[in-house]
Amino acid sequence: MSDLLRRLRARGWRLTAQRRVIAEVLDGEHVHYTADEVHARAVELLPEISRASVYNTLGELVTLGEVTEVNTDGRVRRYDPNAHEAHQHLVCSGCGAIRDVRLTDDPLSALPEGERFGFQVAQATVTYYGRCPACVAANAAPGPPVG
Amino acid sequence: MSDLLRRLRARGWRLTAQRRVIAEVLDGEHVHYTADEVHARAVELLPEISRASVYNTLGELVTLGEVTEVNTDGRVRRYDPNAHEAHQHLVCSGCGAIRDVRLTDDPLSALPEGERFGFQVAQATVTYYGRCPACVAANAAPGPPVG
DNA sequence: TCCTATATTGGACTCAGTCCAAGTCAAGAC
DNA sequence: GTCTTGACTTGGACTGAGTCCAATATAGGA
Ligand SMILES: [Mn+2]
Ligand SMILES: [Mn+2]
Ligand SMILES: [Zn+2]
Ligand SMILES: [Zn+2]
Repeated sequence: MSDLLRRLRARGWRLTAQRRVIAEVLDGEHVHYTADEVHARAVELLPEISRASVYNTLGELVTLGEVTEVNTDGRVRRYDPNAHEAHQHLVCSGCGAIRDVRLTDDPLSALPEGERFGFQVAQATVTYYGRCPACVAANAAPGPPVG
Repeated sequence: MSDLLRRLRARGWRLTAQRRVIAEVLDGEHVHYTADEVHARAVELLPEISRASVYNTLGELVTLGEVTEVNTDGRVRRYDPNAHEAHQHLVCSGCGAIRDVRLTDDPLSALPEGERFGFQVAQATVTYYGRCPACVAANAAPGPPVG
């Protein structure tokens, strides 16, 4: 059983076939699937699993902090199982490819006190946009940007 | 006539009543409206303006670089007329309030060469999340996060 | 094995955004 | 000022991600 399933059981989750399958789909590293991509892969393992269960489970995993929601294109939400290691994302504006990146400095330290306006600042997300080697080579047309 | 309208005319745009009204709505500083908010405000000035025209015009302004699309909640796109001054955003996770912030260092410099994976990195967006003074005082329930 | 709170399901629904064919009109030509 | 025309606008249909719900199924403790 995966670490994730073990932690969920410790939290009192019922280990249903649907949840096992979703955990298995999310098991890879550096994976950033949309809910429908998770569903498509889950269906291969458990044909009768519903979209609603995928949305339910992903939402619960986000609430528990086991999965992070990321949105790199301003359109679709993606689900990142690499939630226990702080990291940021590098996105290809040609093909949409996403890479995890680690920064040298905590991005919070780049926000001066005078720019905090009394907020209790808790978190920062940084997304880098550029062209991946394949898209630079292919000189592909840029896709929709959106930060 | 606003600077924006002058620039649009120089680019060969027809200055229709709809475009004038949208430019007027976007005229304020530090404004981050959704398309439907722009439409609601535009209707006050020109009751017959359509949603389609608002979407068309906002899309064109984004293409021209006169307006920046931002998405701070993973749901709705917002339109930022402050496109000529590089800045980042500070978002209240309680009430959704958005503030412009300026950083001391270019965020691109925080991404080490070894973390670029051959990408031609062109741009970075940074979003800070926290509680605004009003929400800290009210101890309001946190809204949906999403980076 | 039984019980039931918890989980799953299909389908209806919402809401942001896109698309389109038909009608309108800004602005240059005269 | 009028004409002309291609750019612009419009309502409404459509898409696709995400939410909601009442009916059904089941995990797991008793
Ligand atoms: Mn990631
Ligand atoms: Mn802004
Ligand atoms: Zn690429
Ligand atoms: Zn607030």
